[in-house]
Amino acid sequence: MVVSPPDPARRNERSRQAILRVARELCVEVGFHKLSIEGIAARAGVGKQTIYRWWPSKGAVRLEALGTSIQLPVEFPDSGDVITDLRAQMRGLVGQFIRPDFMALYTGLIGAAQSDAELAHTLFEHGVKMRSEAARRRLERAQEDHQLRTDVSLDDVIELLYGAFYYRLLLRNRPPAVEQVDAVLAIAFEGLQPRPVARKPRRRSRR
Amino acid sequence: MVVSPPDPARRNERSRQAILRVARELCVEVGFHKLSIEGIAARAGVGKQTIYRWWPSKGAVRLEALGTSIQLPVEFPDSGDVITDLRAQMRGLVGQFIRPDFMALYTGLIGAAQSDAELAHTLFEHGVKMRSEAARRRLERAQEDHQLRTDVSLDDVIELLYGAFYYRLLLRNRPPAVEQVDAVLAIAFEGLQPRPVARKPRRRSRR
Amino acid sequence: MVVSPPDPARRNERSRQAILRVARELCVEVGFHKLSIEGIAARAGVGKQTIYRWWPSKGAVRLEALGTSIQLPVEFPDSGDVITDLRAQMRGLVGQFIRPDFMALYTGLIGAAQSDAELAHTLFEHGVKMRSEAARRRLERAQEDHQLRTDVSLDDVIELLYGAFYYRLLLRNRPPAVEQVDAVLAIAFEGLQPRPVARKPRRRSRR
Amino acid sequence: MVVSPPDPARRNERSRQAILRVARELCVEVGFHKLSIEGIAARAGVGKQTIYRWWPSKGAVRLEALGTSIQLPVEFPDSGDVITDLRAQMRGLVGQFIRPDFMALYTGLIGAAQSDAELAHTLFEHGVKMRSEAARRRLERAQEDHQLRTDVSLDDVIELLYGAFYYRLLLRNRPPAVEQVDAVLAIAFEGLQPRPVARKPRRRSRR
DNA sequence: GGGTAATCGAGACGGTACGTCTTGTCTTAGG
DNA sequence: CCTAAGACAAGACGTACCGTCTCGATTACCC
Repeated sequence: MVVSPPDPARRNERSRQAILRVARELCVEVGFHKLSIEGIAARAGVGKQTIYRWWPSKGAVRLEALGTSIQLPVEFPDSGDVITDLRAQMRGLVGQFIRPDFMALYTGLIGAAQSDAELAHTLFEHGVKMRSEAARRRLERAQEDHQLRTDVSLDDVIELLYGAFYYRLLLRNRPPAVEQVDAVLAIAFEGLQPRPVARKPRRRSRR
Repeated sequence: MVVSPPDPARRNERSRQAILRVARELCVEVGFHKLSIEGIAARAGVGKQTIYRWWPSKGAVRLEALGTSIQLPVEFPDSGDVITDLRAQMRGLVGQFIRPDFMALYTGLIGAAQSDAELAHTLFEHGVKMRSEAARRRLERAQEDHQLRTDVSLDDVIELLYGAFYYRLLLRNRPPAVEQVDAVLAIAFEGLQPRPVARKPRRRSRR
Repeated sequence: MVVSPPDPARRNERSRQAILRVARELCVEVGFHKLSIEGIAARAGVGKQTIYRWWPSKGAVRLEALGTSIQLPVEFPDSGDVITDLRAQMRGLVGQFIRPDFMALYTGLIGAAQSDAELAHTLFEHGVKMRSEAARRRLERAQEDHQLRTDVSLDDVIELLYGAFYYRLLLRNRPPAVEQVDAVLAIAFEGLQPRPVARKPRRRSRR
Repeated sequence: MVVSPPDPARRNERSRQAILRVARELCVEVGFHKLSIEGIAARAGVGKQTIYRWWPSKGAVRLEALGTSIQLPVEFPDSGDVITDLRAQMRGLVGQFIRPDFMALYTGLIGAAQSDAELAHTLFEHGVKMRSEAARRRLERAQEDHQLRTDVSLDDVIELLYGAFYYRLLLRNRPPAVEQVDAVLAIAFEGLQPRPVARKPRRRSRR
């Protein structure tokens, strides 16, 4: 028994748009984790089967629905100074993070992705990868320009730079803030070691 | 009408232990998001009411259940060298992160916390705060010992250092790895700026 | 292992009274079939065990509770005329039957007895038997007085006379009514055969 | 907000049959009062919602389930002699009453009806009314044929004639028996007054 | 009158069933 | 053949009671 996949050409665009629109609306109204296929179908005037036919999982609907409203900055400016450019891009990113509606939706998605491998994959592919690749390209140019050490893995660098924002966003110790951008860049570029003076390790006499 | 809370003195410790143990087992067997009160009660030989009596929500059961199995390193060694100590502690942390069972449970909890404010709060208070405060204390000593810049916010430092691991853990681009510890420390302490040579900014003509 | 039965001498009369009183109250307030041991104990300020200690089943509590409020006429008048006496007694009985509270309680009890053999037995022994034996005694005297055929089983007679009221009470085609008493007695004593005229059976051709 | 009732045309007949069949089976196996929606759904391989969708209450399921197995005689023979016909019909009825399985189900239903007004109504409409109307028609013909007094209410007669069987059935003093039919008819048609001899009321001095 | 044993109120316990909700599949009509 | 509609099997939800059990705290009897 072969199950033929649905033919995309026959897809009803009206239904598709209605589904995505309603998903976004309900996400705001009832909260991300209470979003149900049932509710979307009912409000959108669409059969549940129509949703199941075109999206592989609930997470996928939500991802696409919200993907259409998530517009994170992707491209980097290139002023010639990598720190300036990173600062600009990160401020844009954090500026999104701190919008309450965005924060709710984005953390909800990442949360759901923790128990939905496919959603996690799609979320990363469509929501994070582009930005991290853009960052990578910018950092490579910075290395060429001798604005960045060449003995570090750029992936490690990206994770370090952006991890701090996700830490706050997801662990909720305190919300991300635009000022964090400067702190992160200051630490990451200048390093944590005491700057000017010679450092004399203290004598420890423990215990 | 006042509803009196149950009297903890009358609590059946056998049941409590069984519930937490079974919750941990099922979390590994069927996955975090499929954990059900029903399933726990059945396997633990316990009435559902006994669970509802002592825990306010499903998240709370899961949190406590898993809290008992999450044994992340808290205290820092203090060898006199802050980098050495951070490396040791972080390796312990990442060593836990990469255990498949731990990863499943921990990411599941953090995921659930994204749509459960109380769970998020408890999770942070009991699961993250102690470690970040221990880190803070170690970093303060490092500042006293002139091993660390004093012009940075230690909270920012902690978020930067640990954020990288959470980034990988939760965004799932690639799993955390022990080697990441050295990379993070190398970047964070030495800084990203090119080390020895003079840097001559390139002339950009683009755009 | 011998389980000694509870010692009635030590029974707390206050509790007993409270239980029965509350059972009666709740029966009126929430209805017979929603009466719960839990509810009685709570309202009466009594431990559930105290109820279970002294009554073998839920039906038994209800029976005793309601037995205290069911006061059907037992003894027969004896005016010398059996029909007069039956009429008086039956009117008293039906007068109870049509009281809404009594009807609710009594039909509830009989209903519950249909799936509780012990309750059925106790209900009959305490609630019906006395009256049917009193009726039997009156009917025996009527036979001695030549007011009643002697070639009939008095048990059959009693069932016939009272069955009509229970029919209405339990099948609920229409509620029992005092006028029914006269109709029943008229039919039962005079018989259904046409009275004065000779009867000539019709010639049937049907079927 | 209008809740549209389910559309009977879409009903799954397989499920309906399975539910009714299993209800009948379980009623015999575990007893009427232990019949549970949960148990029926499980054994019938049916979702509980499917039961709740089509039947308004537990009593309704039981009623329909058992209605399919209750086949009491309805139509009366008409031999020309009303007593003969009543005897035949009543013997058929009592013959059912004394079947243990029927007795269990029927008394269970009537018992449940005592605390479920709707069930009581349906039970009477579907289970009793037809027979009493058939009886009424036969009795009307008997009046036309001068085999029955015309100065009595036929409803009263029916209640009297059948009440005796329900009395035994529900009050459980003793089970109904076929011999009861003859006794009832003898009493009801011939009357309770002493037959041949003149009756001389005794002189009572009491009161 | 003091000791002791049973009863008391309270309520936690393991369970069963309730009636509701949601999930993902299946079925039916209509276009 | 896709669509809207919605019935279906499955099963978790949180609640209500069941009847048993364990607590201290009276309470009533016996010494």
